[in-house]
Order: sequence, then structure tokens, then C-alpha cells
Amino acid sequence: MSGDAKRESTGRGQARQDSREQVAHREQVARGEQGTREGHGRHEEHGTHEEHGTRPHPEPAKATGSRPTIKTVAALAGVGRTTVSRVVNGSELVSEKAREAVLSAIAELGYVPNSVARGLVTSRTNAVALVIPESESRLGSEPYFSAVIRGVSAALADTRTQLQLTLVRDQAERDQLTQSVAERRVDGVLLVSVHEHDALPGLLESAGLPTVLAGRRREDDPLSYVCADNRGGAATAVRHLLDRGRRRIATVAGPQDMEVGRGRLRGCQEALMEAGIPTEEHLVAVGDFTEEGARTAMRSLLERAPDLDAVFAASDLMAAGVLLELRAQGRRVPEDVSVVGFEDSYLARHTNPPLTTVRQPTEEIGGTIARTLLHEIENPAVPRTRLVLDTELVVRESS
Amino acid sequence: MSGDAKRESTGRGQARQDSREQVAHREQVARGEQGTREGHGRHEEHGTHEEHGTRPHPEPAKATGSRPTIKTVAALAGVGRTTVSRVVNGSELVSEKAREAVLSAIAELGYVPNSVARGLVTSRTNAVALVIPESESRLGSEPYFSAVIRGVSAALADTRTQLQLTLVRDQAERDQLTQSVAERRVDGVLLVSVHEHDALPGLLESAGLPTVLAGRRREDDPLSYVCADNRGGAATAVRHLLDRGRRRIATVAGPQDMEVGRGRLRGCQEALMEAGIPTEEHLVAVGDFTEEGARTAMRSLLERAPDLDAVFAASDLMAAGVLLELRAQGRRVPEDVSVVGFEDSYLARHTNPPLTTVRQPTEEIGGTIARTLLHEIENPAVPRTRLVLDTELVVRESS
DNA sequence: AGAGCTGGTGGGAACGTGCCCACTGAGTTG
DNA sequence: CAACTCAGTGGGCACGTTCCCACCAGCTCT
Repeated sequence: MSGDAKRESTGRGQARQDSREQVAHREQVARGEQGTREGHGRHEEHGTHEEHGTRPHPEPAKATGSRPTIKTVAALAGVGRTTVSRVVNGSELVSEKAREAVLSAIAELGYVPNSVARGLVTSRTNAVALVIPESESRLGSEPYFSAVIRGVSAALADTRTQLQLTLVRDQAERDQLTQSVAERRVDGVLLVSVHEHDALPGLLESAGLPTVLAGRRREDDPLSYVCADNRGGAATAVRHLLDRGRRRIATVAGPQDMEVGRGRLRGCQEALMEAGIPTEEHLVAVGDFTEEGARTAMRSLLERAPDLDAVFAASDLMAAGVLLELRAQGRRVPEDVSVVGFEDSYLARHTNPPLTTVRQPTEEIGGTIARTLLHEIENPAVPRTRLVLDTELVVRESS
Repeated sequence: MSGDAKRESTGRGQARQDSREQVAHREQVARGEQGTREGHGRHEEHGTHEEHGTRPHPEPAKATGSRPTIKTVAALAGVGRTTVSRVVNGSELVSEKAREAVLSAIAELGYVPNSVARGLVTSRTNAVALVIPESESRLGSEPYFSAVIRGVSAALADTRTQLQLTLVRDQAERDQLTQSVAERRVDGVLLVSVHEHDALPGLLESAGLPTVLAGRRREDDPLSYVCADNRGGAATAVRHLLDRGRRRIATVAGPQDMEVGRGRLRGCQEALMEAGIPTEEHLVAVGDFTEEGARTAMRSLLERAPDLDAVFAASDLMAAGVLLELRAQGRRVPEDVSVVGFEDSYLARHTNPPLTTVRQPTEEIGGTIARTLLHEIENPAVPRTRLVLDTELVVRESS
């Protein structure tokens, strides 16, 4: 950590106020409570603005209350509700004349069907939940999650399906999630980064709610999943290190209660065995997919095996931590130690030196789980999908 | 870009297949169509698994169809529907006896109120949309968005409100968003990164849908907003550079059709004027908040003003691009050129050298816009909130 | 010419909930 | 003791949609 940062207040000469008080004050303001609002060090350009006076939302009643319903449209078009419904839903059994009348009535009134009412009768919400556990690795520092979100969002954009994002940090949020699922606010669930003994997948399965995992729990996971070829990718990475003449290859592995973690470690060990190199216990340290955890793991590896000449880290973020720790201990990369990561996030291009890594198609994983889920929602009797996507070694300067 | 990466197929010895074909095939699989499924280079551990046979979702009919309704509960508890509703919604007008009967019936049946039906009658969905335009800066490479998402999610977790994430890339997705808004699938909208002439905010306002912006369009923006003190923060950054003895201070500004871009440039220029340094046109280049754009801008700055001795970049990501370009052109940071960024994302700690930057409370911005929106939804007559949060200079090694 | 089909149509019911309002019975008041 | 209050209760209705089914007109076929 380059944590020795000096800080100066922006407020230029004015005392830096207690940050807790500041937060509290802000919350009060955000809740609109009337209180002292002079706001030390913060500009309050607040208040009613002239144009709208005391009624800030322009004509909320009219805009909200008098929306045209299917009945209004039917009356204007001179047809029954059913005919309007048929036109809206693209049924063939409507005469050309009636269709035109309905369409022009819809255009005139600016009618948009109420999705909630529709959902009530069809028991479909046209929304899926994307669940991201934030406990172990934070959205933002771990690029994997962002990429998955992008892929999911893109795949969903083609359909009328909405994406409900649920970050799960603690037990309270976990409960809220199960609540949301029980309320049937979504037609299906996408789970990212599942741990082996997580109760949620089983819960979803027994609730009969379509569920697709990004990353499986086991090879024979009963739920549909899409994941990268972790074993194969890791093996390729280690073979690459062997090709570079490295023999003392250490591993910063991922959590062993996740298949990603286990799979990548296993692939690594298989490649070593293949080359006739015995697996040494003290050349393996388990990280938690965070940069800080990887630094700690790396530190312990250097103590246990000072003669190591290469490190395979089970994620780019961990590889970044490995690089920092190696540099802190005066090892040169790649001269003294080669480093390989896993994922090929944009992070890999920005480490120093740029990181050799195993590319996994993260965004495509996102897109594929989304499409798979939509398909399972559409057709509940379809067999489970199990898909393992190829990886690819990207050689840069760290090896 | 360290784009000169060599690539090897993971598939070890087998030919790398055409990637377009691969994608197409995957989509086919994801849609569950029956086709050739041998899957070159990809493992297909697919198919019905033994336990469930041809009916993979366990008892979907029962789980989906026979959920207890308020009527079921009422019957079991020996009360009317209204009483159950009252208990569920925490009304006081229920006898202790009835309440207990209802609660035990709820527990026995595992009753959860149907939020869709509830939404139909209350015309509330208990969901808000978070809209992130992805055209200019990608979620994932720009840490700002992730941090906002975290903040929003955390603030929403305390309530029963769901977060609908909408990434808007192109016009089609834009239309879908307006559609979604028209369908009233959300109670309010959070907008991030709005451009000056964006039609969406006005649309939302005239629709009477509560809307809060992260970052304003103008100082007197008619919509509620929460933003950082861009002008003040930028001025602090430049004053810091002046304190370091720099005099030829260049700026890589943000897009000038956004208030963030304009405000940070203006703060920068104000600080220079304060110090009696004339603003020079050729010391300003406009970037687009991407790393690549910043590199291009930096390149042009170095051509126009080779004697520059400091750069203020309007975002961390752009500062990272500036650092790369400076290094590529053989300038040392901070010896030859000082660099300051804006945001203090985790990125700033990982550049080389670590970046001096203006910290903005991004996650707090997310939390605040969420709370503000909830408050406006709850109480539509509340005056608009305008909140400018303080920034703070964080000094690291790049200056 | 009558029976049978078939494309086109619309009214009724249902989805599950909240809210209005009318009702009950016990307690309080004049 | 009658009138009156009031906490507690439940039935009916509405929310906006889809789906089932009954219906109708025009056509073909025996």
C-alpha cells in the first residue's frame, strides 16, 4: 500500500470538520428535514427555485393519474378491450381495419401498457436479478464483476427484460434477497461467485426459480452454469512458465471453497506433474481474490521459499498484489521472478510491468448466463445447460 | 497501449478456431437449440442429468402455482382478508388475538405478499432505476460508476427498494429506457453522468417522475442533484502544483458539455488567475474521460507546449493516460512533470508513480442520491435538493 | 337450403392486493 | 335505560391486464 498519503482539506484554511458529524448532517439534508443548514464547508445551493415555487414536480397528479388504460384506447378506437390487447401483443386474429383504428388510438393517447398489471395476470415480471456477493471482493476493485454486468446488460438489452442488481454484503442483505425472490419480483436469478456451501443456490432451486450460475460449485453442479476453463487455463499458464525455463513455480491460489479457486490450483498442479515436477506444499499459498490478501500470501511464500522463480496468481487482481510485494522485497519482474495472472482484465495492461495472463471471456460469460436464463424462463422444461468457455494465454512483459 | 501481446491458444496444439463461428455456436447453445454439439475446443458437459431426467426443475407447477395468497391466510386464521392485510402492513387496528392468529397462519403457510399485486393497487413498485450511460466511458474501466453503484446499493439495502440497473449504450437502449419509464416500472430514476443537451432529464421531469442526478447539468439545475465540489477541488489541485513551484501547468480537461468537465476546468483557471498566471489556450486540451483520449490529449499538449512542467487531469483515469504518455515520451514524473488527478479511486494508488489526486466522496454521492430520491418519492411536494459535497487533496508521489 | 367451419370480436372472470365503508358489539355517557 | 362512541372487523370494489369462451357473420360444402 502506498498508504503514506498526506491530506489537506480542500476548504483552504478552514478547519476540517469531524467527518462523522458531516455525514450525519448530510443525511439529515438528504432526508429533507429542516434544521440548521448553513453547512460548514459545503455549499448549499438549495431550496425551492422560483419557477415552480412550492410545488416542484410539474403537474404530478395529471401526469401520474390520468394515464390512458387499455379501456380508454378501446373506447377511442371503437373496439373491445380484447382487440386492443391483441394488437398490442401482436396477435394475428385482428382485422386490418381494427388494427389500424387501435394503433392510431394508441398513438393519439400515447398509451403504454402497464407492466405491473400485465405481470399480475401473466405472473411474469420481465425482470431478472443479478446477485453479486460483495463480501469477499469489492465491486469496483475487482473488474470481473463489472465485465459480467456489462455482458448481462447487453444480452438483456435486446429483450424487454429488466436487470435488477443486488449486491449482497451481509446477512441482512441476504435476507432481503430471499424476500425479494419469495415476492416473485423476478423471473429468474443469475448468481456470480458462488461459494461451495452457499445456501442460496439450493434455496432457489427448491423454489423452482430458474437460476444460472456464472461459475459452478462443482463439475456436476445441478444448476445451469457457464464458466471459464479454469483448469485448462491454469495449466496453460504454468506450461508457459515452464517453457520460460522456470522450475520453482509458486501459486497464489484462490479460495478453496470455490470451484474457481480449486480448479485453477488443480490445473496448475496437473501441469507441474506433467512436467515431472513434484508438488511442494510450501509453494502454494491461498489468497482471497483481493490484492491485499495476495500481498500477504506472497510475503509468506517468499519466507517459505525464497528461491522461487515464478508465481502463478489465480486472478489479475491477486497478480497485481504479487507484483507490488515482489517489488517491495526488491525482486525484479520478470528478470528474477515471472508472474502470470488469470482473467486478462484491463488491469493486466496497467500493472508494472504489464501482466502475462490467461484471458477468460468475462463479458461473454455474462452474456451467456443471461441468454441461458432467458431461455430457461421461456421454456422451463429445458435441460440444464453446462458450458465451459475456452481461455487463451496473453503474453506480456511479466514473464 | 501495451497492445503488442502475443497470443497462444489454450487448447494446446489444437487449431484456434474462428472466433466468430465460436460465438455463433455458443449463442445457439445458449438458446438451447439442438444442433451439432460436439463443440470444438469447448467442453460440453451438458445434457439432462440423471436425478431429474426430462423434468429438470423440481415440481415447478407446485412451487409456482400454489403459493398462498392473502385469502388462504385469512381462511386458515379464521379472519377476513382485510385483517390479514392490516397485520401485514402494521396497522394498529387489530386485536391481539386476531394478530396472533394471522401471524401463525402466515408462518405456517410461508406466506409472502405478492409485490406485483400490491404494486397494482398502490401504484408503487418499490424499485428505482439507476441509469448509467456507457457510451463515453465504460463501466469497469471507469471506477466512478462502480463506486456510485455501491453507494446506491448500500443506501437502498436498508429499505425495501430494489435497484434496477440500466446501462445505456446506444439509441436502442435509450428507447428501451424511456419505455421502461413510461411503463412505470420504477418509482424514480437516478441519472449518472448527464450531458448538457441530454433529452432524458427533461423527459423525466415532464413525466413527473422523481429524478435525482449525480452531477448537475448547470449550477441552477431544475432537477435535484448531488455532486462534488468540482471547481473548488480543481482549484486546490492547481494551487498545490503552484506550491510545488510549477508554473507551466497544463490541463487535460473533461468534456465541455458536462458540468464536471467545465467546473474542473474553471476551478483550474481560477487558481491560475489568482496566482497572476495568464491562462494560455495551448495549455488546455480536452479529453473524453477515457485513458486513451487523455493520451491523445497529452500528446498534443506536449507538441504545443514542450516546456510544460505540470499536468492537471480532470479524472484519475485520464491522469493514468497522462502518466503513460509522459513516460512514453521520456519525461520523468514527478521530477520533470508533476501530475494531479481527480477522484481518488483505487486506480490512483496503483499508477506508477502513485497519483496525487483530489478525493471526491464517490460512494457517498451514490448513497446520497439514493436517499434523496427515496425522500422525494415518499414526499413529492418536497423542494428540490441541491448538494455539493466537499473534496480533499490527497498527496502521493506524482507531484 | 341447412349444417359446418372459420376469421374476427367482445364481455366476463380472474390475478392478489389495498382501501372505502358499512356493520357489530362492548363500553360510556346523559 | 337509551343513545352514542369507537375499536375491531370483513365484504365489496377497483387497479389494468390477459385469457377463456360465447357469439356472430360470411363462406363453403354436401
